Amino acid sequence: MVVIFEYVNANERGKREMLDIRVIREDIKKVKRAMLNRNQNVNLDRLLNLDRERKILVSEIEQLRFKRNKWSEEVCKLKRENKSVSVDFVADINAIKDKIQKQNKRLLATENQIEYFLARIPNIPDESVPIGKDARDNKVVKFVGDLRKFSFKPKYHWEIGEKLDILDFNAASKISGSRFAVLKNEGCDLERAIISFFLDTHKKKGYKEIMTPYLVNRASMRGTGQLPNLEEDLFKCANDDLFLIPTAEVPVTNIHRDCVFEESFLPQKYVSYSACFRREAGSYGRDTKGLIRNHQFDKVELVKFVKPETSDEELESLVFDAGNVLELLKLPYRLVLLCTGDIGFSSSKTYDLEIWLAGDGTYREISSCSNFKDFQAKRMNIKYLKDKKREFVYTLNGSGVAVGRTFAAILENYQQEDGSISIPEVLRKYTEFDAINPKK
RNA sequence: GGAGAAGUGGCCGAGUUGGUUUAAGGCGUCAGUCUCGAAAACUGAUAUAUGGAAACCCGUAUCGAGGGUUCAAAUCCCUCCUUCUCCGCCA
Repeated sequence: MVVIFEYVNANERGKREMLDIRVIREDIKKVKRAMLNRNQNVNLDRLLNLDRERKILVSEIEQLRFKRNKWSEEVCKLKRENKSVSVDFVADINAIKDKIQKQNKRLLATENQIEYFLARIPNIPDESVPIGKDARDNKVVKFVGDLRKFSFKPKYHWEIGEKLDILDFNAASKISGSRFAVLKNEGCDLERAIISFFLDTHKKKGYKEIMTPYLVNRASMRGTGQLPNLEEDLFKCANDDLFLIPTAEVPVTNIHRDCVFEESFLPQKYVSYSACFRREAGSYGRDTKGLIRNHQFDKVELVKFVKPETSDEELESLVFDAGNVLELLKLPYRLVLLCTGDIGFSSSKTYDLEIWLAGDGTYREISSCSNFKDFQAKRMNIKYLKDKKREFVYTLNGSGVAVGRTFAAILENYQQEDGSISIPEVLRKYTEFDAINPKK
């Protein structure tokens, strides 16, 4: 690894700024427009006032400290020359000390408020992102693959899975609750086959496989932008201030938190399989059946660290790599460019890949590929050396792709009239069977 | 879980009776001299962030993190984090 060193600078760590406040200072109109397009209500004028207040306080405190340091040197000299220090002199220094302390308290309060604001300001959408209110304003870019014509009425994947005895939702709800799945028999083989197929395919394209913990600390969640806004959607450990990861994006991207790379290290591409955990708060009653919106699901994630000037192409190739596995599986999908009102908090531009579910008759998100630009890098303090200067890297990630939903799509798109499932060609070397047949 | 040790610049490593240390020294890196070129040798430079300044430069902060004591903290006190060693438990 060409990481040249890790930061140990307390100052930077403490004053890490989210969306760089300079952007807001210098181009307030742009930021205001961006927030409007995102339907976000942030009081940016208040933030700017706080920023001005902070600047004044800092310079005041620095001047006071300068004075104190000088006087302190005086004391040192006098002592060395064995001269006594006058009581008045000490009193004067103490007065300065009090002043510093007082202003410091004000500064701390101001900085806390600024940090509170900044941590909650989402990324600025890219120019190419369509302006829109919600998912209905997303743009379908293209359809890939042909929808199969059925000679019978296709079933839902949970019906097929339970009948084949490869899915068991009753067992899952008994041991854990709703929104969980138990895989059985060939279902387990299929799940592992999908995972292996995804990993192998992406590794051939230069992604490095990495396996990371499923529990991460608060700093990691802040780094990729899950915190502070999305805490409600995370599973949290009661005694340890640790969170279950909602995606491998979190641990994988945070691997390089507080790092500076040589330029030659970029682009750096990772592929990681992990289980993912989401509370799905606020989605009660939606997609309660099957594998679509579970609290725990498997996913293969792609993460990239790149130079800023290449990030547009890197997003396109990320989308291509994600779509590629679906095409190899011969699963039809459509590519959607999310509008300003629908992109995630940290993202600047996002494409969703939506898989066709024949039984359900709908397209469902199976991958979300985003360019975060320097938004996450600023939160995580990830830089690279460009002409000996430190610049923030750009980060991107996307599912490559969600395993559970792929499982569901295979069941619904590859189902046969007799209730069996034919296994997609590319998976057969992993499953070592061609079909899953009903038990007798 | 119990007991102990440690955390200093890109790396190694001094400094812990508080104040000429603006963090010694070495390695590495960069530039120069030398050379056809390189190595070696020699000379010099070499942390980060931030504020002011066109620039020279000046200020502030940072020795794992956060507090405290003091005129003054790498150094003393408290809390936390991480790593290592031993014991216990455990797949």
